[in-house]
Amino acid sequence: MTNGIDPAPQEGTRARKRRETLARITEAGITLFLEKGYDATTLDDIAARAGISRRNFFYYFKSKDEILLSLQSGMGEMIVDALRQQPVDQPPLEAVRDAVLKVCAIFPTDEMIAIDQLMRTNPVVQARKQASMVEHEATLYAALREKWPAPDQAIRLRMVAMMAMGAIRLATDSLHHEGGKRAFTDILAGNFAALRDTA
Amino acid sequence: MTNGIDPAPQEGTRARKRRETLARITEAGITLFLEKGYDATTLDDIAARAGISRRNFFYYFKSKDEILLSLQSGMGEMIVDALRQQPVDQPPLEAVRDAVLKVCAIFPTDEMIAIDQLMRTNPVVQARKQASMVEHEATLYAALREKWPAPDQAIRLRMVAMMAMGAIRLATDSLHHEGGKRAFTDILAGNFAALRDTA
DNA sequence: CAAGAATCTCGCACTCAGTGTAAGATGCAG
DNA sequence: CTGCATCTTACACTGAGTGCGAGATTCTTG
Repeated sequence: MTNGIDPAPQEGTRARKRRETLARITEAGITLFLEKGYDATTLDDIAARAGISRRNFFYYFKSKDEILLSLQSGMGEMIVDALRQQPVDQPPLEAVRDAVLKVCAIFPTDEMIAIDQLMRTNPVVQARKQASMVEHEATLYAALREKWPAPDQAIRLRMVAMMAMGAIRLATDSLHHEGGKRAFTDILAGNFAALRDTA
Repeated sequence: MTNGIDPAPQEGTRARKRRETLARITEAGITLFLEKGYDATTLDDIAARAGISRRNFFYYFKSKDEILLSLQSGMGEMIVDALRQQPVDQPPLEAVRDAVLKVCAIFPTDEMIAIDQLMRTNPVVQARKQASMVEHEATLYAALREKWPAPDQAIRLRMVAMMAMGAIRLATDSLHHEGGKRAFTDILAGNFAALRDTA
C-alpha cells in the first residue's frame, strides 16, 4: 500500500508542499470514502477537506478513482525490485513467487481488506484496479526478460508474469470471501503451489 | 463477438422491437465510434442516429461503454458450452484449451482487431474490458468445478481458469502488437503450449 | 539580488454522462 | 375490452472532468 509520498532526500519547499498536499488529499479521500461511501463523496467534499480548490484537485490526480488506485501503484515496482535480488539459478516462476511473497508480507492484511472492500463498491474503480494489475504484469514481464534475456524464453516469461499477477488477484479474492480466516501470504503460497502442480 | 440479439423463436411484437432497437443502437454506436472516435461521440449523437431519445438509451444500456462491452459479452457462455462437450478424461487445462480454441476460431480476426483498437482509445473502456475477462474467468471456473467436482481440485481449477483467460488476453495483446501477422488461433495455441511447458 | 521561467493555485464557465420523476403510448393476457 | 407491464419521451438535476486565463509562489540563472 505505498503511494509515491514517502521519502525525499534534499527536497525543496516546492517538493515538500506537493508531497504534503498529495498526502492531505489522499487522507481526505480515504476518510470520506469510508465515512459516506465512494459514490456519495464528491470532489467538492474532498477538496474542501484537503483545503484546496476543486479545480486544483486535478493537478494532483487525473480522476477521483486515482486516489484509491494510487494506494497500490507502487506494488509493481516493489515486486520488480525484489525479483532483481533473487538468485538467477532459480526457475523463473519460483523466483517470482519468492519475490511476490516477500513484498506482500509487508502489507497489513486488514488494511488490504478495507481498501479492497471500498473498491468493490464501484464497478469502474473495480475495473481500473484490474487494469492496473495488467500494467503491473507488463512491468513484471519486462523485469523477467532482463533477468532471462534468451529470446526463446519470451512467451514462457509472459505466461509466468501473467500467472504471478493472477495468483495475487485470486488471493485477494479469497481473502475477501474468507473474511480474513487465513493470512494473505498463506493463501498466496497455496496459489503458487497449485500453479506448479497444474500446468 | 456475439451480443444478445440473434435468434428468437416465437417472439412477439414487443420482443422483436426490442431486438431491433438494440441492434440499431449498437450499429449507430459502432459506426459513430469508428467515424469520430469513442470520446467525441456523445450519447445524443447515438440516440439521434438510432432514432430514439437520449433518455431511452439507458433503457437498453447501462452506460456508453456497454455498447462495446456487449460485443464480447457472450464469449464466457460460449466457452463454457464448448467445455461441456469436451471428454472428461482429458486433463482440465487441455480440455479448456480445446474449448477456447474452438470458440475463438469463430471470430473474424480483423473484426477483433478493430474492436480492440477502439477499446484502447479510452482507458475506462479498456479497464472494463479487463474486468469482463475476470467475470468470464469466474464463469469458466464454475463450469470447471461442475465437470471436476472433487474438492481437492478446487484451487487448481481456479488457476486453470485464470491461465486460460490470461492466455486469451495475452493473445489479443500480441495480435494488436503484431498487427495481424499470425492468425489469432495460432498465437493462442502457442500461449497454451508455453503454459504447459512452464509450470 | 534581480528577473524570468516553471510550477502551483484559483475561479468561472462549459460539456457530457448518468439519474429521478412523472406522464403518455404501445403491446399483452385474461 | 380492460387492466397491467413494458416502452418512450421531455425536463430538470447532480457531479466528473476540461479549457481558459489570471494571480501567486518557488526555483534557476546571470
